[in-house]
Amino acid sequence: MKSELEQAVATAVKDLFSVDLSVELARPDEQFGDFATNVALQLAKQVGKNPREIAEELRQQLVSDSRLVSVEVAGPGFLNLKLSDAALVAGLSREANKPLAGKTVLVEYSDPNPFKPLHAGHLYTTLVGDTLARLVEHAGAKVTRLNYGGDVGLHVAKSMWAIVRELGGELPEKLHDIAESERPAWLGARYVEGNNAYEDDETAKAEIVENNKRVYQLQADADHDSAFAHIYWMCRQWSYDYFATLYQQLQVVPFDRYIPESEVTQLGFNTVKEQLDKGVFENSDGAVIFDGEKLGLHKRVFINSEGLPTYETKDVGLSLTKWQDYHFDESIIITANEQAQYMQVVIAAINQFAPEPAERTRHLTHGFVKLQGGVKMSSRKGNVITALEILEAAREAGAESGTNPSEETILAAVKYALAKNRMGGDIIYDPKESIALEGNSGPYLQYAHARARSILAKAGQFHAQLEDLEPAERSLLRKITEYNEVLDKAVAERMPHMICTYLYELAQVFNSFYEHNRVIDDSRQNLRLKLIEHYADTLKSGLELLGIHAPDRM
RNA sequence: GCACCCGUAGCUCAGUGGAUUAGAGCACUGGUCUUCGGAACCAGGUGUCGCAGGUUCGAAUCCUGCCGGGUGUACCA
Repeated sequence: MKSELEQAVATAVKDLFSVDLSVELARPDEQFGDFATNVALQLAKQVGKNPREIAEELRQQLVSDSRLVSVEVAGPGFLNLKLSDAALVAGLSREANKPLAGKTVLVEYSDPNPFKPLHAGHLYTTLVGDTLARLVEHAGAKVTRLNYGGDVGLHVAKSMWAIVRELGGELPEKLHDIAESERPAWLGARYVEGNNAYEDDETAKAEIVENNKRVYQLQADADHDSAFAHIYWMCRQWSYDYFATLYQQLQVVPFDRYIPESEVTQLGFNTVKEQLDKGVFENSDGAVIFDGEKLGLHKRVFINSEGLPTYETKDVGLSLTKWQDYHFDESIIITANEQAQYMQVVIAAINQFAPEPAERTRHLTHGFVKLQGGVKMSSRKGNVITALEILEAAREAGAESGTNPSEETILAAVKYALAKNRMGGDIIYDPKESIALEGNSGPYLQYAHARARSILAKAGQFHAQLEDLEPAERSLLRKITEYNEVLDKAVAERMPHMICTYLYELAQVFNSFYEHNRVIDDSRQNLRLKLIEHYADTLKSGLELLGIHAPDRM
């Protein structure tokens, strides 16, 4: 309905003033109407008339539109449009818009590294990525969910160093002594040790640098026989198992593909070598670099002076692999914002020799996830908050609240609390608030949905036409019809949090309606039940985009 | 130093060119109804929209400078 009306206003502008204008209707406060436009103000200078006069001319033309019951000029020259009930109802029955129909979109998120714990930031990208992928899919795109992680590189070398030390030598059989449930924590502790040793101990540092080469070598040789390789592959598998368990627990849509760094390293390495000859990269102090400073960015090392590829080069390989395998229209990558400027350099470098994938790549970043009242995270000290600790905090808050929330409600609490923030800044996660049954929380919305379903179940079968609406009924319907507009905007801006803001407002409008209007055993029962059904369906649809189950009973 | 992100109510956040009162939640105060699931509803805000300029008919929103916080700034990811 919105786009049709925008078209109608644009046509009126064209007819009256011979100006082509792309009209954007806004949602004003309900008392002013259903839609509003400021075109008269925009046109004033160009047309050379007072904006109120322009608005008045437009009003006279638009008022004959059968979809509108009133058109008013307000303030300095705004036009407020009010829809007829029939037009409002028509907006309801429409299919979801498919702005991305026919597009192939890759979404890369989560990106945990084997040998390291999955921390709160990974939890956030995992969940927000899951939501974004669902949203883009809902908008009609063919979506491929990708997960990428560093199974080679210095961090692995650090872990391997500490693992071997802990085992008392390259003794893979000793790994069997570690209970399955303890493996993630055990590996996490080794990473911290390796990292500290690298910073504090010169001998250890030299050994770690050597380990780094050995890990690349065992990948290149497909070595599955040496003791060192046995340890490597087994611990890598432990990490993968642990990630898989966690994803299952989070009930996210399974990834279509997991790409280990080792899989794209060679392509990246060869490409950088090739482009070095063509002058895209240059030699500097024994390393191969891209001089981003010429573009106002940073210089970054792609192949280090040991002759090993860095993360940059692997990202080149990843980008080209994605392009070769999917020929995407858009490739979305979600990472922490500490990688924002890094990624600009990598994309700028790729743009020199493969402009298509570079231009179609969109990097979205997010801040840290912190616990309310918690200490600042530091990976060096090993006191990062892990994904499991966030879930555990929610569980504890649930237990303390005395409401005995189900595992599904705990998930809803965490997912909603993270999703409701605009992506970009740091997030303060408050477990108590997230699990609370009142306020802007996941459990509140789950309850709102269950309550509506319960009313419908109690009423049984009914048939109704939505017509001759009372003001309160109309307000609820108006809010429900905003849903598709919200989704369009959330997709266009790749901002899933808009769904949360809307769903909460929707629930508030409903609760207010329900408080003041009898439904069952009222003369308007069936019509109101119909509205409630639309409301519940909308709520459920929105929650599902957020990966939150909307049970009929709680 | 330079670059990027952020700064909105006591706290956590929406709002990122529009208007008649800058909005929610939490917390706090009072009230409603002999509950259609009260996990509700209604009422209660003197907020320097970090500060100062500028652009605009119109700025929390855009531009410039400054202040404060975070992140990055060549061989980590």
